[in-house]
Amino acid sequence: MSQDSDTQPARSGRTTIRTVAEHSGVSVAAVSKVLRNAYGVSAALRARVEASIAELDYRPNASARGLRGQTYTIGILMVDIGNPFYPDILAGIDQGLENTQYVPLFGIGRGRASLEAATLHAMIDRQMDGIILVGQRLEPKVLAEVARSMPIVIIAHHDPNATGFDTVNNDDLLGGRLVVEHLLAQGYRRPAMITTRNTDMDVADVAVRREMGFSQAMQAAGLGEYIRVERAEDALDDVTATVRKLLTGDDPPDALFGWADYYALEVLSAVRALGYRVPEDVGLIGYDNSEPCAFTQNDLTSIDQSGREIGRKAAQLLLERIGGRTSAVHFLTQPRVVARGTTAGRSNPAG
Amino acid sequence: MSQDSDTQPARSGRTTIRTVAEHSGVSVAAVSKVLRNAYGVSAALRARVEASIAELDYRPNASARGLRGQTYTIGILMVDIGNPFYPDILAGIDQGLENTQYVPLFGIGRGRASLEAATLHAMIDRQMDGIILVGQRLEPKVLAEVARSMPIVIIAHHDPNATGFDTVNNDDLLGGRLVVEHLLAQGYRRPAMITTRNTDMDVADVAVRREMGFSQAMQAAGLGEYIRVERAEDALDDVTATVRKLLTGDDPPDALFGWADYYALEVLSAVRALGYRVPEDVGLIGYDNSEPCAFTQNDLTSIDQSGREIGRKAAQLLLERIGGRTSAVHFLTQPRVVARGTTAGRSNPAG
DNA sequence: CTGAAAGCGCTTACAG
DNA sequence: CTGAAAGCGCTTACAG
Repeated sequence: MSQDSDTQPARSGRTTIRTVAEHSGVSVAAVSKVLRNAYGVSAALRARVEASIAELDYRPNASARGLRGQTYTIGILMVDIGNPFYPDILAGIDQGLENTQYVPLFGIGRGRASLEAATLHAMIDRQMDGIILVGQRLEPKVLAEVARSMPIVIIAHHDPNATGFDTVNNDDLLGGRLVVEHLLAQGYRRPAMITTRNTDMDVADVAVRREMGFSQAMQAAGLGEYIRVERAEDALDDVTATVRKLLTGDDPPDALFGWADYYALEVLSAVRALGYRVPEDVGLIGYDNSEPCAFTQNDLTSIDQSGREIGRKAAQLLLERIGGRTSAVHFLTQPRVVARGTTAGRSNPAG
Repeated sequence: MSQDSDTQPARSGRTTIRTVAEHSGVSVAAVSKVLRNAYGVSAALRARVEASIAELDYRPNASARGLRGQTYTIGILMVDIGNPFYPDILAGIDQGLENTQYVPLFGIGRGRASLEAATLHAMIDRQMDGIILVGQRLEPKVLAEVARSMPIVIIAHHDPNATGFDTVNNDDLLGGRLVVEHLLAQGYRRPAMITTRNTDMDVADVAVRREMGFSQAMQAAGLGEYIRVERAEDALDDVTATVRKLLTGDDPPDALFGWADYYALEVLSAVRALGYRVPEDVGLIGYDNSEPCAFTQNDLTSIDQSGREIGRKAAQLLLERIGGRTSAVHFLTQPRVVARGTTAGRSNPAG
């Protein structure tokens, strides 16, 4: 409100670091230090500059900052959108970035690997300070190369020996085992898994790890001969065809494990469309414990993998890498069963 | 693969516009023109430069470009994530940006207005070339100010008289009317609407428009005295409490309109949790015709609003604004009913 | 059509 | 602790 500024306004109409320097009567370099919270500025100078920044409503140009220093931008590259599990992860990432200058901006691969790679490169071109990949499907070579040049943390990709980047995951192997143990405890005797085709069939893949855990537990329970894992595209029609094949075949399963919630909800749709009752004819369990599981029409048992903690940890690790850490960290959260109606048991357990 | 480059590599290890200029034996300015598809370069020069770019695998630094020209970045600011309607819109935006240099990067407000405003400013600080707002909840003053300084297109916000930005919407007023007409045609006699509290109660709001259409059609059908619109937070527990209040009150509704699919699915959960059958005891209709509507356990009737077309149009309009258009365009898509099981009719229509 | 020079708004050494 | 100068990698006028 005060009118007592007799310094000249900067020539252009825009408020730049120079406007602030002139307004507060210090050098441009001094203002820069205040912006970056760099040491070597007196409290008095800092106070003066901060007052000018507030009065002028100055905001630094991120492009200019990025040309020499950082952009204070974190890229979050998600393979797709619409997976009900993502909101938890994002909430965690936001929490991990709280009280920092870093802003998360998102890229969405929409299920296409080429789009995902293009978006990753766009993030690099934009000088982002670090990138969190959520469920990536990049070529290992591309990934390794990118990780060499910038801080990378990967969620939902197991690579415990990787040295160039950090990973944050749920213990999917254990989660897969918990699925079988829960189903057997509920009286089911013939569990089968139905999983996405959308994987590179590598042990790094979370779906593959869950499958391994599933198979291990089946073996351990003496059901090694019954292990059935069917694959279907993510689309409802293919899931339905695959469920039909399973349930109308010889010695059909009495319980199904959908590899993730979004997928298990399609399985639920398919099972009911085919005229089977859940859980009386067929039990069903998902993975993620995302919000729709709790809806009455779904009432879906699922494995909780602490998405919020995963997101928070990933942000924390990325900030550490940006801060200079070069050794790799690989973090796992513990899965746990959240039992609901879809695994309440068969009508005739002896069947 | 050729080893015949006798030009000096640029001093630093990085490939810059200068490296390309030296490699192809032209000026830096000439390379810049090729990058921007600017006119005034011969085909021969262009070919030479493009060959160098390919050979060197050069990618321009977007921060540096942004300092003088454009960043070729489009910001997409979404109020939240997890709304099943968004994938359609994003697919449309991607389609609209195809074959351009523009890359969409997303900001997510996660339902908090302060986070939304902060992310918007972060996009401006990063010199984005234009911004598409999806379901914004900003203060009109902030919005007008931002629109003055950069190209803005808004999805899901009606402001047909706005001159500073474009809008792309479904005709929500008509959609609200279609809801009532469909319910009455299916034999329901007491429709009520249940809608979010998460609105500023302005006619610009899509939920408010749908409500207006709903009320208008009720009036037109001679049901003006029965118009009931209940409000509940987006959370399942509040929706459930509100549904209970509606269905256990005097002269309870025999059909419910949930303002959007994500919300109608919560209503479905609530209705069934309270022991009512859908559609026999209560009919239910949503809005968006998003993917989960087709799931058997939901089988939710909904209003399709052509999300893909909305996204495509928004991208097209934004590119036009970036290209220089200053007049405002306000585009509407036509809603249509997609009938499913949740409005199949009452068991006792005379009731 | 082509290029040399200035400049965008910051940060980074380097002096003082 | 503070500041003057160089420079990041582009684009933009402006000459030729």
